[in-house]
Amino acid sequence: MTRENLTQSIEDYLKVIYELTLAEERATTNEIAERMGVAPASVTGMLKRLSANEPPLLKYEKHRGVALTAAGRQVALEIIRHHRLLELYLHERLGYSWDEVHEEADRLEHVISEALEERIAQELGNPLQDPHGDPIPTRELSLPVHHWAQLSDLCAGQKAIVQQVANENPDLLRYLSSIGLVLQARLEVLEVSEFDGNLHLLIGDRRLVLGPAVTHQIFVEVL
Amino acid sequence: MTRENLTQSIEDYLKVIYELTLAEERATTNEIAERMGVAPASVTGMLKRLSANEPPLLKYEKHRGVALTAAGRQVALEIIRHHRLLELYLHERLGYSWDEVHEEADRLEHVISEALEERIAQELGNPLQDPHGDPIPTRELSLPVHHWAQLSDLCAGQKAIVQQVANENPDLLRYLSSIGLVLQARLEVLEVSEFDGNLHLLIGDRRLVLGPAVTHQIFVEVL
DNA sequence: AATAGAATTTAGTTAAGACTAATTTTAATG
DNA sequence: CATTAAAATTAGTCTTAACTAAATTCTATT
Repeated sequence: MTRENLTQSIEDYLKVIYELTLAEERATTNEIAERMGVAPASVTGMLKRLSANEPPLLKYEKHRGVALTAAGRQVALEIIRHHRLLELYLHERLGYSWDEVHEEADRLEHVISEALEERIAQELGNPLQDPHGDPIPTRELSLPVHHWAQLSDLCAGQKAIVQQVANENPDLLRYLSSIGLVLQARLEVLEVSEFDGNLHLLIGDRRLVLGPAVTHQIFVEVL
Repeated sequence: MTRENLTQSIEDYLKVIYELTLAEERATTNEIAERMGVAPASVTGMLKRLSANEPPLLKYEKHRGVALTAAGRQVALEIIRHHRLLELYLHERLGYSWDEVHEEADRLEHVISEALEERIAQELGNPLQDPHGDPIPTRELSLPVHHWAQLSDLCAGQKAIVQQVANENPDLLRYLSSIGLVLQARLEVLEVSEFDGNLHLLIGDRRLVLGPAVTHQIFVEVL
């Protein structure tokens, strides 16, 4: 719809800004630059262009960061829908593991037509989660909201089922698979280390310890 | 392999030049410009760059057109393999008709990894023909050579089976489907018009007439 | 309130890859 | 073999999206 004339680069900026503004109200130039692997000065230039676009895709005020406009959010969600549908398709139909899907989907997301998006969605039965448990925006671009707990918030004795791993790092994902921490895995918190926030977990019959850098990014359904 | 650093645009030039040099020894600037939908001056610039590349992708002499080097042909065949595998995949697994596959594959061909190429090929059983009957280069980039006849060369009374339609025009392809002229269709030449080269054909129980502009691009196995 | 240091923006450059207009080369014809 | 039309090339411009270096603005702290 709103997505003609947009370059891959623009789509990437919007996607990154969308992700950054989930946590904070506005995204800063330096944050964006770091995520995109680009110099801050390049980001400033792009922010100006996108906020001067008709319709504006960003609300930008010098020195105070940016937020998406409705039009910008629309585009970002469209790309995220492409990305997550592709990830799931690669996983379900072409034998990709959850650590391999991200990189491939990152390139494909910009070039598939709406028609292909739709056929993939149909083929997969209009799924709601990608292989990492991330929610897939619907055709109307609404996002199902989950009320899952951060694994890092659990207390000793609680049991839970893994629902989402919000990190695309292939090495981490491979490691998690190797210890049995995959979607729908059942786990129990044995102990919470007071000072470093480490969690001692039982997964299957394996005991292991995970630090907060990791447990912050894992979401679970508490039983 | 040789395909790092190459932009989509470069890949498109090489593909077009490959196709043009199937018919003639060398491709001319204007031919390339027309196929690419680009001004001739733009082509000259690109030809210079690609022939100055290390390794050179083109043999280019001012005013006498270009041919691919071995390296250039390698790249072109790699892209064509992507394109045709994607066309077949879209057709077989995602419900695309033969007139819809080309446009989508034209964008996807530049971004799929070698890993995805390989999985698609495996999933399809290392196929040798795309939905139009065009040969798919093998993993080693060799092309199966067929000894099919041009439909335009047949004489009255001959019977044949359609093997290839070397034209991507969606309107033509839809028309051909509508008259039953699809891959593996059986047909008989009833009559050849002497002056205009029109062919009167029997396909199924339908009689129809096709001009040489079309019958030149259809290849058949004579029975 | 002054100021150091961090964050951001400005200014100016670069490379691709397109364009147009003008020029040059080649090929065909009388 | 001179002329001309077609084909190709050159020259110069534009846009996108990056870069570096320099300048500016903000923020936190004394």
